[in-house]
Amino acid sequence: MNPKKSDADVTDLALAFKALSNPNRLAAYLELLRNRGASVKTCAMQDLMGLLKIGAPTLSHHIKEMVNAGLIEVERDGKFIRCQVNETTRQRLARFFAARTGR
Amino acid sequence: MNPKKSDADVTDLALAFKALSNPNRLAAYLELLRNRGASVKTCAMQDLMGLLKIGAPTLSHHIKEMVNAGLIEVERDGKFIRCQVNETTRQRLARFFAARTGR
DNA sequence: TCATCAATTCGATGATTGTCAAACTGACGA
DNA sequence: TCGTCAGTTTGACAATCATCGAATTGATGA
Repeated sequence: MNPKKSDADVTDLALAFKALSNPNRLAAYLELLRNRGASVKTCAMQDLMGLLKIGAPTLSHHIKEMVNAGLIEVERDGKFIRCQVNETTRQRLARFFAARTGR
Repeated sequence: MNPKKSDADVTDLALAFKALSNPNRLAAYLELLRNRGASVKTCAMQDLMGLLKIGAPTLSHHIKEMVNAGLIEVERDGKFIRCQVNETTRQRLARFFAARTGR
């Protein structure tokens, strides 16, 4: 009955790292990182399926997990989906590994 | 038979993230991050066992996995071990999440 | 309306993981 | 030398995971 306030943070971070621990998910996330800021940030499932030699059901599952971990955001566009990196989480992760000078 | 040069990187990163995906390992790593640069960077297994409600065999296993993932380094000191963050990997992970401005 | 296409859901399966208790190793101090 | 203490190894087991094929949903265009 005594969850320190940092426990939630650790749990969240662990979830994000778990999502990145699978090579296929990591490759997908990396692709989205690369597309970040590009004008054409279209990443439908099919784009990612080109990279990863896995079936659609599996990729769909992976995407859901990355959304759930707060790593990416998904937008519907008719038949398609559009994925992009969640900037808030990205920055949080960057801060986690940053040198703790001062703080 | 065509592993692109970036494949090894992705595999390595995935290994590091997998190591951080377990809440207990993540908490241990976080503790080592905090101790980074402190003059007394002593982190023996017992120090970590105070934080994590797990047994010695489990922690030993986790430490081995973090070493294997390149996240930390372990030094022997008689009966004790001394753990610390692997700076090279830490920086690599920081760069991974850094905004890709220019590069 | 109907066939097609992108994506999702479901159910199953083999593989990996986290944890423990018990036994072991090696260093230390009495 | 012997008991103790820090950490490791081993073997086991339940839980979680990655992936697949099959069936489903919902949008699109003919």
